[in-house]
Amino acid sequence: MAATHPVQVPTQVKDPQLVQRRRRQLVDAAVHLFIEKGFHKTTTRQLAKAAGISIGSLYEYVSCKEDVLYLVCEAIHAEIERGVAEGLERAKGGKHPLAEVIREYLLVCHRMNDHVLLIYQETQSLPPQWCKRVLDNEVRITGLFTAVLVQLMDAGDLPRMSGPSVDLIAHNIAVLGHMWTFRRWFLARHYSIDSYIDMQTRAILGMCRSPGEVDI
Amino acid sequence: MAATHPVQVPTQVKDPQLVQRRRRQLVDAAVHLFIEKGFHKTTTRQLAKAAGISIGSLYEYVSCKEDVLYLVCEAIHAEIERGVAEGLERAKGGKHPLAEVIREYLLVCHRMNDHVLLIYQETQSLPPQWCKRVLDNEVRITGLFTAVLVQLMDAGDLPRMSGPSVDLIAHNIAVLGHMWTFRRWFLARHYSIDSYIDMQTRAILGMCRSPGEVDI
DNA sequence: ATTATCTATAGATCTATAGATAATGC
DNA sequence: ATTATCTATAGATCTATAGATAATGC
Repeated sequence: MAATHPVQVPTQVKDPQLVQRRRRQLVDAAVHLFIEKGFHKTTTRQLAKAAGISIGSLYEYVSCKEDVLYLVCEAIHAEIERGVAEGLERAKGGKHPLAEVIREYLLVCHRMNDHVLLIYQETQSLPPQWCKRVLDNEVRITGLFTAVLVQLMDAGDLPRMSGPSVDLIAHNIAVLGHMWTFRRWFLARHYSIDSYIDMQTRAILGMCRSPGEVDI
Repeated sequence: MAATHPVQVPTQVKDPQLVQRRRRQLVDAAVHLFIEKGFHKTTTRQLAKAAGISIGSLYEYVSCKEDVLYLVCEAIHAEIERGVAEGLERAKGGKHPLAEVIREYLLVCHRMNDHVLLIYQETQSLPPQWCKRVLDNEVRITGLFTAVLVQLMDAGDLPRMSGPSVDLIAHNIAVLGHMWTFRRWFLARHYSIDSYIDMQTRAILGMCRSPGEVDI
């Protein structure tokens, strides 16, 4: 099989540090524009202007507008993952590690409200190979929850559940965090983030039961 | 306060039946185009052509491209709501009504996979007043679940829970249905719709517990 | 006369590049 | 000499409308 798709966003500029710096400028500007106007209604000129470079320069650092969106999505996922990983550290050794992790994660979603929403709305606008990578990020973050669940299960702090059950609960945790962002137009009017965390924590703990405990 | 925004999509055509017919043509064509290419990458000419009318006629039945998206979203929500309402009928008097409703709802989401996804991705592209109405639809559908939960609680078939708890569980049900569509790139590879329904039903039943039953 | 439909296009973008210019390092 | 940056614009769209034409009903 021949090398087909680039695995990195291509650039004409040789100096890697410069590339990194300019792309950070670009991403910082783009995040806000995309959140405010959406990807399609943001023009490349607006992107260049907000980043403080010319339209010509912009195309030295990315090959097309979609590349900018990809860089933005990567940056957002990196920050989310960092937030969750930090939360995980803090949760370890706590009294109720699962509740702690959920709390830290939901706080990350709360803090990155607009960013999470942006990923939901614009991932589809990415070219297939970038899209795949963004979804991989999503899977990797979900995997952090799986790991916690398995660890607690092995330690006897959670009932025994099948592999698929644990995986699905991990996805549920991930999505209930996102839900705070994509239903905030309703939820924020009826719940504070603290009460949301409280109630969703109970809900998730309720999901963790061995098959025998439930009768359908 | 003066009459501000139109509450109906405006049209130049007098015959209401004709309007309905042409708009149905338009919606049927648009759903597929929007799902395939997204709203922004679908042109008004493609819409007109797929609907079998001229671009000039199109603008007799809607005032702008966004109106078409709104009509599409309304049609999708109407079909989902009908599906859920039918499922609700069928569930009444069953052995485990909540599990039945969940099952019927998840099957609707499964059947309308692409449509649910479309709403998630493009609602943001609507003008504010249309956006609000689409979100209202979402709330109304969620309310169907609230009603079932309250009914079962009153009948003593579910533990007593606070109002906000019940509301949140209803939202969770709604979102876990959508999750099957917006995470299908992962879920469909690991779960059949039947096993998904099974496991999520257990998860949701697990959420329904009186405060005393859980310790955090 | 009124209503519905069509064709042709005005007018307004927007992306991406070509080619010129400035800055840097040997 | 090489690298980075800029300006100016080619080229390609795309939305929405004006104005002409056809169909309908009195």
